[in-house]
Amino acid sequence: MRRPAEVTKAAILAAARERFATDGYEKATIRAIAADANIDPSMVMRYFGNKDRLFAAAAEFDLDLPDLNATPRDQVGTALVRHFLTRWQVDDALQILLRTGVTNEAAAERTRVVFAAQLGPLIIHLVGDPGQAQTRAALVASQMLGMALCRYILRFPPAVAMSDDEVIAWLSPTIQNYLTGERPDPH
Amino acid sequence: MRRPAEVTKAAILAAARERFATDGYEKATIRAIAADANIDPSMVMRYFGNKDRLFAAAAEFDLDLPDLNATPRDQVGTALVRHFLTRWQVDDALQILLRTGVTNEAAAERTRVVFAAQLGPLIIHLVGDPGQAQTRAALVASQMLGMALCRYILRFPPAVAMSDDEVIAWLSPTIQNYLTGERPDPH
DNA sequence: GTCTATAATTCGATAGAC
DNA sequence: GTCTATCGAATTATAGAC
Repeated sequence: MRRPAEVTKAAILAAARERFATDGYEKATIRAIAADANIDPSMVMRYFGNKDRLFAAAAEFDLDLPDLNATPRDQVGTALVRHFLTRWQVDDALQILLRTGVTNEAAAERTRVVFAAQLGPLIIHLVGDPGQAQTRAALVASQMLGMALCRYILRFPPAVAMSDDEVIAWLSPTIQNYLTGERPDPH
Repeated sequence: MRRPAEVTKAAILAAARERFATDGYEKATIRAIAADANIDPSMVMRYFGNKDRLFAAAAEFDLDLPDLNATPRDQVGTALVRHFLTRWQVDDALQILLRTGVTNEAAAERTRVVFAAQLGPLIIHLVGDPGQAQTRAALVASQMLGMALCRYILRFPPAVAMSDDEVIAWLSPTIQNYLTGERPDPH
């Protein structure tokens, strides 16, 4: 049966995202992806060349972060935590970046770029100093990715048991501090 | 050349830990581990049966957490952050748990057990209520593992650039709050 | 666009000689 | 204890017919 290239390509990408999200880079095989998309494995090669380029195409993400300038300064923490929490459930973006970035260098680089390009600039407006902003972005990323890791990847029972509101209540002050808190002096 | 079983076994375990730490579960092949240990791959099978059991033997960890009862209550945050930071540099334990737990279910289970058995009880003494303690332990784990992830695994430039003292200065108040802070009410 | 066939590797695991 | 040889399965990737 003959399908237009766009349809087949989209089906492959959708299947690839699912596999990368649940299996990580190594275990997500081209054969399994092709089977999920109901096409021949050779079609994947035809459209994307090799596995690396398939991943590159499947891991093009927009975190779609909210405009923190539009929210009151004392509520940016809550806003960002809430966004990341819902973001996790909207699609597989964060799950893919986490599962693949841990064992594959190209995927790690992709994760670095996504966060640096999208989270960094968001915070510059809040802080002013660009150098400070990058540090604060890393702190925010560490807490948000860490919670995602414990809750959705490693599935720590107490982290899974927490309600979304509980997570928001606990993490918001932390993120708020990383975003707008006074810079602590190390000694 | 004939070596005592204990020596060979120890060499295999050391090589296995290194490989699991840097490559994750799937990419850490028995052949590569054997090569690192300068022995034949079949020896690995002889001593450990299969790859699963090799991992189980290599991932038996003691986080060696400090006794928080011996430290002033307002300094437990700093103490724990400092411990995790040095812990990361002492050996490959945390790196193994992170790199393998993300893509391998048995490894994830191991990570859950290690944290539940060693971090949980530590916090019970601080909180009293066991249910609360598990939640707080998960929060602590989320921030500590998240920072380790960004700094050592994904290697976010700003996270790598931070000094140990900077990390301690930023994370200590967060961990202190997760350990001893008032429980926020979600709404 | 779709598929078969297959090359070239690589992996975990086994059998058995010494 | 140590090694060779090898099996069976799975992988990425290519060539080419239709």
